Amino acid sequence: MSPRNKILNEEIKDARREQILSNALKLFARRGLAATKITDISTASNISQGLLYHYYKSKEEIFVELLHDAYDKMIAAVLALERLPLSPLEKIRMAIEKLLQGFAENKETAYYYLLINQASIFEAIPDEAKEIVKSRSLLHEVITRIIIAGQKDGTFKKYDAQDMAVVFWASLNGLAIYNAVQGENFRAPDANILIGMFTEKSK
Amino acid sequence: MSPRNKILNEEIKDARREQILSNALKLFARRGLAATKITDISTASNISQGLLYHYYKSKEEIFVELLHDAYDKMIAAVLALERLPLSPLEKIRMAIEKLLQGFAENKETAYYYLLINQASIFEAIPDEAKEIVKSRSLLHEVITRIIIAGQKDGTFKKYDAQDMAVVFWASLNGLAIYNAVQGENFRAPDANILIGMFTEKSK
DNA sequence: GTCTATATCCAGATAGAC
DNA sequence: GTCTATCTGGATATAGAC
Repeated sequence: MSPRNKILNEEIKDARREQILSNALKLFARRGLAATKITDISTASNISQGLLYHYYKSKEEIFVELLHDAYDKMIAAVLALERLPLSPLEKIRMAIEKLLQGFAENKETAYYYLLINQASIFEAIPDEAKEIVKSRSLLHEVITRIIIAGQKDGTFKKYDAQDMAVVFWASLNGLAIYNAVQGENFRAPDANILIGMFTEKSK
Repeated sequence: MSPRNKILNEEIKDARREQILSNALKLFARRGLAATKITDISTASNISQGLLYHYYKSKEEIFVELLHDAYDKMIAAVLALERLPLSPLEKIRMAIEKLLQGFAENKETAYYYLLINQASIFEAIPDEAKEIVKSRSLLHEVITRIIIAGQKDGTFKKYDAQDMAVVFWASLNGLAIYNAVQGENFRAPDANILIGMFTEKSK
C-alpha cells in the first residue's frame, strides 16, 4: 500500500472510531450498557455489526473508553477552574453556570454524567470501569479545596467542607439526570439557588 | 382442597411474592433491569426459575410492580408531610432529614430511588413503567406548594418556586445515588447545607 | 406448589468472501 | 476496510413429572 493510502486509511479509521464513540455514548446513556445491543451501535453508525468488531473487540471496551473520556474531560475542567484567578465564590458560580449551560446547549455533557452514574451504581460493569470510577474522589478533593478557601476568606458558610462538596456534586448530578429526562423541555434553574448552599447572602 | 389448606396456600403465595419483590428490588437497583437475569432473582429468592413464572410472567412485570410501590410510598409520604401542622420551613427540614436518615438506616428507600431513576432515564423499559414515571410531576407539585407557602410567610427566598422544587428533588436524588454508591460508608451530610438553598439565615 | 428438563430465540462473536 | 453468513452461548419461557 502506498504511504499516501496508508495515511488516508488512518484518517478513515479515526473518523470511524469517533463516529462509533459518539453514537455509543448516546445509546449507553439512554439505554444503559446492558440494554444496548452491539447492533444498535453499528446501525446508528451506519456500518455492519461485523465491521464494528474491527474497531472494538466488545461493547464493554467502547464503554470503558467513553468512561475514560468522561473523567478526563471533567477532571481537566475542574482543575482548570481551580487555577483561574477568581475568588472561591466566583469559581463555584462559574462551575454551576457552565455546567447548567452545557446541559442545555449540547447533550454530550449530560450524557457523560449519565455514563458515570451507571458506572458508579451498577455492579455489572467491567472491572476496568470500576477502577476509573474510583478517581471520582479527585473531583471531590478539588471542590473541597475551593470550599475551604471560601471558608477561609469568609464568604462561605462553615459547615464541614467534605459534606458541602458531597452535596454540591450530588446536586449537579441530580440536575444532569433531570436534564436528561426532560430532554428538549429542560430549562436550567437559577444558579443562585444552588449558590445559596454556600453563601449567607445570595447576592 | 380443604378451605384450611386454601388459606395456607394463599399465605405461602403472598409470602413468596414478598420475597421475590424484595430480592428483585435490590437486584434491579444495583444491576439495572436489563442486566438482571430472571435466574438472579430466583436464585436470590431460593426458588427454581421455573417457579418464578408461577408468580410473575416476566421480569418486566416485577419491575413495574416495584415501581408502583415506589411511587405509592413516596407520594403518600409527601402528601402526609404537606398535611402536618408545621411551618413550611419545618416541613422542608423534616423531608430532608427523614430522607437522609432513611438512606442511612435501611437500604430500601434508596433502592426505590434508584429504581425510579432507571425508569426515568432509560428508554428500554416497559410502557407501563413510562406511564408511572409521569406521575413524578405530582411530587414536584406538592413541594412547589410548600415552597410557595414558605415564600408567602417570608422565610424562603423568592426565586422561582418551580426552579427551587426542581433543585430540591434533583439534590435529594443525587444524594440517594451517592448513598447507594457509598454503601456502608455512607454518612449523611448536614441537612442545614441543603436548607441553605431555601432560607436566608441558616440557623 | 415446586422442581427438572427442554425448546426457542436472540445477542455476541468469528470466518470468509469481496 | 467492509460486508454477509454462520457458529456459539446464554437467557427466556414452556412442559411435564412429582
